[in-house]
Amino acid sequence: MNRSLPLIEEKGTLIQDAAELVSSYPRTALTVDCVIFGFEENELKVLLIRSDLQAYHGLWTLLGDVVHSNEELGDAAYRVLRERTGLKNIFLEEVQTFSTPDRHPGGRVVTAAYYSLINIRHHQLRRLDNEVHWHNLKTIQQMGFDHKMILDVCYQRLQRRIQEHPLGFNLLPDKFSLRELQNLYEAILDIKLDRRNFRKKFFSMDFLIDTEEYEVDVPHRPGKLYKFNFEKYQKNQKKWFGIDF
Amino acid sequence: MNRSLPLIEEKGTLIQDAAELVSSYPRTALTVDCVIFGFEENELKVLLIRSDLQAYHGLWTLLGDVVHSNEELGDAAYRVLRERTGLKNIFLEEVQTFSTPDRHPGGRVVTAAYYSLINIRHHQLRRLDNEVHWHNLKTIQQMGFDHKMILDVCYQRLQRRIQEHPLGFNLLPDKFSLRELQNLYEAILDIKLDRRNFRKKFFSMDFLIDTEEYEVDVPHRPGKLYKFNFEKYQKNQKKWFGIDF
DNA sequence: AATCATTGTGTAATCTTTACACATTAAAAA
DNA sequence: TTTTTAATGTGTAAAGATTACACAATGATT
Repeated sequence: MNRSLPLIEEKGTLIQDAAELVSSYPRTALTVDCVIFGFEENELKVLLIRSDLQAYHGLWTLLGDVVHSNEELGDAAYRVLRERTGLKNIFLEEVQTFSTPDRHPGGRVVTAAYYSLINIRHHQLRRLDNEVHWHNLKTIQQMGFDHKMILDVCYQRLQRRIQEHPLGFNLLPDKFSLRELQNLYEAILDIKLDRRNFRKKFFSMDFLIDTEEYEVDVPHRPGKLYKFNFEKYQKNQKKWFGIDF
Repeated sequence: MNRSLPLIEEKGTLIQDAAELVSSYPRTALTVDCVIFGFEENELKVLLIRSDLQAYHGLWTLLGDVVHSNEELGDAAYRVLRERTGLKNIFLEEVQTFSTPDRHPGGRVVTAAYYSLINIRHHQLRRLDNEVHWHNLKTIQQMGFDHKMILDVCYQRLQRRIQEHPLGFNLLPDKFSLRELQNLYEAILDIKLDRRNFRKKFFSMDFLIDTEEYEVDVPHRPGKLYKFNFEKYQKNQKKWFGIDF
């Protein structure tokens, strides 16, 4: 960061003291908001909380918090996730900032949006959180603040990412059938996929571990259950998916 | 944004006044930093300024500024670009935030990183900016603050983006030969490309306008000059590159 | 025992990507 | 003026990836 133009005035009074410089900067309220995705009953779901602001009475909003003065934004987002879902080590990606000056009725609040993918069955709502619920993504209309826009942008990011990286496994139970996997991809991408080609593709990636177990309590021929080979994925991700990640 | 857990204490004193709520948030110094890429002499270059902080005396840093209280982060980044290069309507993309608590020696400063692609010939350095220079990306070693990391992350983003979107044209003059275009891609991706396949690919995309003109002052057979069909790209980008952008 | 719903499987056609060589052109040198 | 040089401009065959598509096998239900 360097100060704005014009520089010439600064030349005479070159600020030697970094602390003095920083203390002269305008200060902004800074938050993170998390789009927490889950998958259940063949529907992509999002965890939302009822707004605690009168201005948005009754509207649902993303889970978020102010950023503490000694933590990174990503850590703040992890903290929100941990506090709200009890889960650790979950997939989390920063998407972008939202900073229109009037986006919060109480004044200037800049937020950084993250999305995460969790296994909805591992998540236990805390008793205190009776204002927190899962919502079917497709039925969400209006939200508080600019959160519908944040949700839309994060969902688009997920749609793009999942076509290049096998992120979907984060949303599934430990063991899953290929039909469940396909249902997940069809729900996220909102398209129909060819069953045979879908299976061929995932088998050829070689990330699936055959558990030798089968579905139970299904009213038809049960499918085989697989696990996702996270270790192999982490080792091979460069080979499969390019430079970073 | 909703307040952090535990919620139960808040229940009793439910904050009705959004302004009062926001005024209770911690406040952070917020900046933007721009990785401004240019292309000249077959090298990918970055516009840098000498740090004005004693702590980083002599080190080069990205161009940035504090975010004003009434502007969006993207607008702040555009403002930096406009002030530093005199250019408008240039490609700019937010990459991610950088917020380690000690990244600035003067105290907590959170920054959002952007990268932009400009035609280096259109850019006129202002007379006052004698501390601003273009640097060959490959030779940049050390930088002030965490700017080397920001630069690396933005460069990786560019490398990925340019494989899916024809962003490279933003770096080239209005009229260019296919050899220049290929040199640009080879410089950005840091790989060698097959000349025939490269040409085939770009012709098949159908974004090139044949100007019927040829290079001059080259010590060999001159190549044809083309323009990029920005309008056609903007109309067809969904068809070619998927959902958003 | 018959029916139902879903699983599991292979191949041919199309499209995309890659590898690769030689004639043409204008400038520069002889 | 001729020769040399250094690049441009062009096509095809092979390999790989993607798509379209149908039927037998299985276990649960009736």
